[in-house]
Amino acid sequence: MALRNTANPTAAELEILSILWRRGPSSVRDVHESLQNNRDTGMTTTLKILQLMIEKGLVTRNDSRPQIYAAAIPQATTQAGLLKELVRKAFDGSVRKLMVRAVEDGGLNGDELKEIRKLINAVYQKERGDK
Amino acid sequence: MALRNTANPTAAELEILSILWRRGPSSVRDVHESLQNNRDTGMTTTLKILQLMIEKGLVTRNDSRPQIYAAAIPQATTQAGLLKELVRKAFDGSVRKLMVRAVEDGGLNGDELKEIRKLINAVYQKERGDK
DNA sequence: TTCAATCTACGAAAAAAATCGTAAATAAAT
DNA sequence: ATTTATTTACGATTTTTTTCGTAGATTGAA
Repeated sequence: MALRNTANPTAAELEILSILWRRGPSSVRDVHESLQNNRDTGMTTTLKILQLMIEKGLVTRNDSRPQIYAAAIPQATTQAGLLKELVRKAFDGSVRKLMVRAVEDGGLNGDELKEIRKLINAVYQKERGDK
Repeated sequence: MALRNTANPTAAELEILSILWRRGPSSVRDVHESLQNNRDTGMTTTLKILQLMIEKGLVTRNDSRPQIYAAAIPQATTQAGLLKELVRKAFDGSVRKLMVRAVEDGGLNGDELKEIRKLINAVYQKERGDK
């Protein structure tokens, strides 16, 4: 059985996961072709990484369709893990500091700022309610 | 002369930069001792990474005090670069998506939420003014 | 069924990053 | 000035990640 994996995916693994999240379950060929937008590697490279990802429990293969690979971990979970790692390593463990940097340097437009403000208000209300 | 460096620092380099940002200019010994809170490596390892960082232009040595190393790039710049990379690789290039995840999973308390909302309002006003 | 095309397994090489050991250079102490 | 301790240079090794080549398996067409 695959080990539980607490470590975040590597760069190449993340790139493949992103494709699987966007496309849904896909063949090696499809994943590989999407990858070629960014890089220029052989098909066996893509396959090899997928095989390693199976061992790590990052992707699965359906027994009835063995040539189709699917992401085994949710995008939101992975995003949260990567975010947490970045906060720890580059923002002194403070999500607040990261948010400040993102707001100041992120180039968000007015609508986006309003959307986030709305979300903050919602979380804030929930926070007050829980207390 | 050191090449301009567009790539983000590696994990070990970032850890050393964080120490230098926090402590200010420091000796190898000091950096190394701070590092031992997290890892258990030899002193020459720390030195070697610092030497590589000099070549990359990430740290500098003062000629009059050659044994003192200082960060050569600002923390804010590095944070912005790492944030941008994460957004590109894990959030479909959308800062907004990253912010949403951070607000929802970040475990921010009420005061922090208020602070960020305030910051958003300020940026929003500025945005409207510039338009 | 047979042959051609495609897909898969897997060892190994290449590349990137981190670690260390030894010896030379420098600084400090006596 | 000599000796001792500390710092530095740097090649080499180890570890992690990425890449590839080849051979075997599977699928699909004729």
